[in-house]
Amino acid sequence: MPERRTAELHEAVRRRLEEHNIRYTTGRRSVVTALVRVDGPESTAELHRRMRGVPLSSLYRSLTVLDEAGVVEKHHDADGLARYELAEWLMGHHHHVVCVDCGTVEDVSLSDEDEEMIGRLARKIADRAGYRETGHKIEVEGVCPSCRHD
Amino acid sequence: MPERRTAELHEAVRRRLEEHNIRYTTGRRSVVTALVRVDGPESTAELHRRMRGVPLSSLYRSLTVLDEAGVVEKHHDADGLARYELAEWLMGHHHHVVCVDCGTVEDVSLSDEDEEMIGRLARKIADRAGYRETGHKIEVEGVCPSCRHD
DNA sequence: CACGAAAATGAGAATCATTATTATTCTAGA
DNA sequence: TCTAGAATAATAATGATTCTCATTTTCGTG
Repeated sequence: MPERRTAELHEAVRRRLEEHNIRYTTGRRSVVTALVRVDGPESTAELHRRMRGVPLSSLYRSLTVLDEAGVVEKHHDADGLARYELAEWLMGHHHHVVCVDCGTVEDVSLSDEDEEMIGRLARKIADRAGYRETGHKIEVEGVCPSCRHD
Repeated sequence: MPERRTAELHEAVRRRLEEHNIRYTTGRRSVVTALVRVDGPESTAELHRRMRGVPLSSLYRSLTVLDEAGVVEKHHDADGLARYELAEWLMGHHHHVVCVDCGTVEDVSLSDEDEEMIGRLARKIADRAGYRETGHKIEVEGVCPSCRHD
C-alpha cells in the first residue's frame, strides 16, 4: 500500500469523523492503520495481536465508534466471531472468498460487467421477497492455496 | 407445508441420521418440525420460544447433533447470533434476503439460468484468489415489507 | 498559558450466548 | 426383564463482547 494513498485515506477518515463530531485520535488511527495492511476482514483477536500495547477494551470501543461512523464494516465468520474491514467507500466494492478450512477471508474485485450482473440478480432476489434492496454481496466458500493439497 | 411432504422429510432425516448411527428421537424430531414451519434461518432464541417446555441446553445439543449430521445448517446474523435452517439437500438451493431494519431472513429461489450465472461468477471469484470453490451464496440486504414505510 | 468542560482511555467487572459437565432417564437389543 | 450405551436436563463454566467508572487527554475560551 503506497504511503501517499494511506495518507489520503487517513485524511478521508478524519473528514468523515469530523462530520460526526468524533475525534480522530491516535488510538483510532492505529486501528485504521492495522486494517489498511490486511486484504480481508480481520478478527478482533488478530487485530489485538498486531497492535501490541493496545488494551482489548479500547480496541473494541474504537471499532464500535468507527463502525457507527461508517469507517469500518463488521462481519461475522463461521464461528460467529466479529471481523472488521475498512468500509466500501474507502476500499471499493468487492466480494469475499472464505477458506472452509482455516477461516481466512480474502477480498476479490470483479469487472464492471460482472458487477452489473450481480446487481441485477440481487435486485431480482429482493424484488421477489418484496424488499427494497440496499446492498448485496457474494460469499464464496473454498479451500485456500495453503490449505489445499491435491 | 403439506403433511405428506413433512412425513417424507422426517423419513429422509431419519435415514440420514441412521447412516451416522444417531437416533431420531422426539426431541430432535421436534426441532426439525419447528424448522419446517419457518421460511428462513431462525434464531435459537426464537426456536426456544416456539418449543415450549424444551430446555435450552437440549435445544442447543439437538441443533449441534443435527448440524454435524448435515440435517441443518448454521448461520450467523448481523449481531453474530446463531441462526439455523434445514440443509439445502432437504429444502433445495436458495438465497437469503436480510432486512437491515428488523433482521429477519427470508429464503428466495432463482431460475436455473440465474443460478448458473451465479455459479459461474462464484467460480470466477474463487479462481481469482486461487481457491478451489466448494460453495457460494448471495446475501442480499434490504428493507422488508413490514419495515418499509415509503 | 491556564482553566474548565467534554471526550477519550484503561482496567476491570458484568453480560449473555454458547458449550461442557454430570447425574439421571430412556432405548435397543440380548 | 436386564444391561450397556445413548440421550436428556439441570446446572456450571467459558469466552467474546459490552459496560462502568475513575483517570487522562483534548479543545475552546478568557
